[in-house]
Amino acid sequence: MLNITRKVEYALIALRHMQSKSDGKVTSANEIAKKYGVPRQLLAKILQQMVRHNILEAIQGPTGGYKIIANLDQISLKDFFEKLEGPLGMMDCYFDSECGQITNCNIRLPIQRINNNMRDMFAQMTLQEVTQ
Amino acid sequence: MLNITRKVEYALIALRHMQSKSDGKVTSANEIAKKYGVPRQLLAKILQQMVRHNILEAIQGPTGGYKIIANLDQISLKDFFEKLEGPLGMMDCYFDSECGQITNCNIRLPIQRINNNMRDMFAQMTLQEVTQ
DNA sequence: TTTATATACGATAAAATTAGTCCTATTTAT
DNA sequence: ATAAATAGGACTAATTTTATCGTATATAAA
Repeated sequence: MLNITRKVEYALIALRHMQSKSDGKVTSANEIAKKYGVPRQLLAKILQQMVRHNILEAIQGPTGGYKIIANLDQISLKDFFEKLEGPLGMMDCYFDSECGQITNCNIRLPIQRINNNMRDMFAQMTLQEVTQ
Repeated sequence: MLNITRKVEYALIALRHMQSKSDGKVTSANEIAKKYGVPRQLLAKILQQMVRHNILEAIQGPTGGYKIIANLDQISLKDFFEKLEGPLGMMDCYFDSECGQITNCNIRLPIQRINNNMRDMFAQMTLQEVTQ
């Protein structure tokens, strides 16, 4: 319960690896996959997702790869998680109108409190401070 | 990602329901299951789990049921979650010695930072303040 | 201009976790 | 005795997470 997913793990591994390189240099999915023993295709998709969210830039062709273009200081962990995994701690009952018990439900507020605290906490941590 | 489980939800529903009763009175699993549309057998197991952890007391036989015996002020959300679901945000790599990449791993610290913050936060919230 | 090595991404499969059910035993008030 | 409750092991179903497959496209370099 409340575990970081592999997706996030692989994304962090990739970011840290890229951070350790000099500025212009790119890193291929293969390079990371090999070095850290991570599934290549899966990793590639995660990197592509980060490209779509303007965290990375991709250079195609052989000698291509990825590099960090975002300022990691300005990305909260909350945003990062949500870019990769969608809304944090979102309650099903907001969408799922099948919950016929909604009039009886006595825990919407409690769960909201828990989730709000969690979101606030991750909103205050930056990607930079975590990966540095 | 980072969602509260049904188990925890059902436990919170039960606690809130019991809190709204006068002190001596017990509540059966059935009563809660019906009122909130929750699976009875599953709920019963969760209640039994809370009995084992001295949060509830069980009274057997017909007219039996459960009541709160713990001081919810003194139970942190961290403890509560861990009683129900086991250790929070524990990294597999601590146990799973199959991770041959451990010498290369560059995210143990980052993940530890994230998990420590999360655990600290839940350690500071009490069951009482969430369910009140 | 061919080849090799990248990214891009939809579709699907496999694995793991979470959620729920079934069944039987035991307790106890009526 | 009976009925209504807790107790709990074994199992099944559903969902989510993780990983793979297959194909298209880009491009540097021989």
